Amino acid sequence: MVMTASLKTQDPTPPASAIRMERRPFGTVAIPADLAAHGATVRTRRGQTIALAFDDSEAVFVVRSGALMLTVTLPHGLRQVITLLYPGDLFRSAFAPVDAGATLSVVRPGEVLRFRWSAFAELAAAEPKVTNYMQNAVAKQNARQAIHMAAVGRFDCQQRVATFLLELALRTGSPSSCGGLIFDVPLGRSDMADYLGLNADMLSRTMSRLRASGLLSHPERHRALVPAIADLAELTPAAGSLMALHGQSTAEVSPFSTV
Amino acid sequence: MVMTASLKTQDPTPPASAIRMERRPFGTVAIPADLAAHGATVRTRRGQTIALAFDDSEAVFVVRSGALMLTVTLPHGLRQVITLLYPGDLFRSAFAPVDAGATLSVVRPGEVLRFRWSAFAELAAAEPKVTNYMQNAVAKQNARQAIHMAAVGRFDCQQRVATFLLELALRTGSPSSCGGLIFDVPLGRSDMADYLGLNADMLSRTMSRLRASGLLSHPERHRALVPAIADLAELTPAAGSLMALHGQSTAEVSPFSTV
DNA sequence: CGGAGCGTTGAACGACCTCAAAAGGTGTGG
DNA sequence: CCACACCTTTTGAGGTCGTTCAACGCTCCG
Repeated sequence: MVMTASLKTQDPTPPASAIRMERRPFGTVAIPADLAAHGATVRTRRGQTIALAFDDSEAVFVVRSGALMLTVTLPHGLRQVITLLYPGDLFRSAFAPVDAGATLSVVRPGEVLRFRWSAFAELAAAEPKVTNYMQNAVAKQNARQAIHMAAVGRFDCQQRVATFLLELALRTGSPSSCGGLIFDVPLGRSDMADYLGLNADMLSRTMSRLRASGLLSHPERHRALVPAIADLAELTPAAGSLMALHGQSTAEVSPFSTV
Repeated sequence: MVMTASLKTQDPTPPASAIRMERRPFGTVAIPADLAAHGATVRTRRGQTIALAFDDSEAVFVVRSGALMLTVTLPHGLRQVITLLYPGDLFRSAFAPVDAGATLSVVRPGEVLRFRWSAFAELAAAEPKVTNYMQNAVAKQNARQAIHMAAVGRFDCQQRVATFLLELALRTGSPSSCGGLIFDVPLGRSDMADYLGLNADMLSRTMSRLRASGLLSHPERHRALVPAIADLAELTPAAGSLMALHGQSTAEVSPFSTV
């Protein structure tokens, strides 16, 4: 496919860990051919900030692989990770409250398709498949965000962590050789804490407790292994909802009949 | 007489011409004529639950007046109000995680336009104005939701309350005769607490404190008067962002140039 | 070897929650 | 119109959980 990186920065020596990471770049997903053909493919590097404006105009991003996060930074050093964007997800820059210090940044390297919003809108008008894809993606992301909102607003520390781990496991996990699910943890402690509305200390303590209980282990840095997913699911009230939302393929967006 | 907002028979003419100076049903907003023509007008009553499915198919709702809330109820009695829908807002039922006990209900009486999703999608395909309206509405709502997420995830009790009050004041407030802004408070204490991720006791205490400080008063039930909006804004780190998002008219959705 | 960044852990404090009871408002039937 | 029951809101006291602050260990890199 289109592998030409349109945004190349000097890439002298990525960390050894990044080189070793030749598994699929954090998931890959089917994206309509029309989209891939018309968008600029951007290769993303860890930690990179993605400009929301693109030649002074609004933009649309479609994650092909890797992961992004949208964060908001308000006065007094208050930072919140609003949402994580995984492969297949679509983000329009107008979704971000730029006046609230919103930034879009890369947490897992991969590829992103970028469009000028005006061009994307035209493409969508001409191609029903693109319209459909966008609207399904936006709907799915909204539904997931609702669960995240409930978790941040109502869950205690352990429930939030369990919810996040379960979500990761369901989304990006693969069966491990020794049973259970193994998956990448795209965020560092600090970002994870900001995503869950906790502070990093408490998060660390909670994960240590989970590790001590045998529910979780870290075979390598930035990876996690959950031996018994059911036991983890016990810890979060959102388990059922997450299974319903993530368990199925990306085809269906709701239990209702779609167009 | 305060409680009985205008539930009288009022012809579904465009509100621009029929603006009453008395208590309009919680704001009214311009909606494309094509939409109003093709949708079913539903009169909403306080407390009513709105079915997300409509003849077994997905639906789209456009709030014409009044206000709705989307809540999620998870096991263990955990309840979170995900978002509030004000006049002009658009909601697609696929945005709601139905497996997470999502329900859409009325918090302020008014009118809602309802469409079958398939019909709405067709209409949007045929009418660029409708597409545009939907995408702007969704973008705006997402941007606002991001701020709310940051508030719930990172603010302390008083900051959350101040944020909510400020948002209400900016959205629906009108200048009071004795200076300051006066506005409806669409939610009861319990719902408000669930919206802010607090418990009702703490919320009540916090509002009492604000009242004691003279920042807030309640001329009548379900209404609030903020004498000095600037003083209230002092209390929330999101003040600037809220002003930027709500202060302007509904025309522009982002600082970028639109189509 | 030394420093920077990140993750972990402990102790003390304080914000928020829980529980319980009183006060205020609303709706119903006499 | 009143009495009553019912619900929501308010307020207080006490306990819990998460935050704060500081120190330590680890890994990676210079």
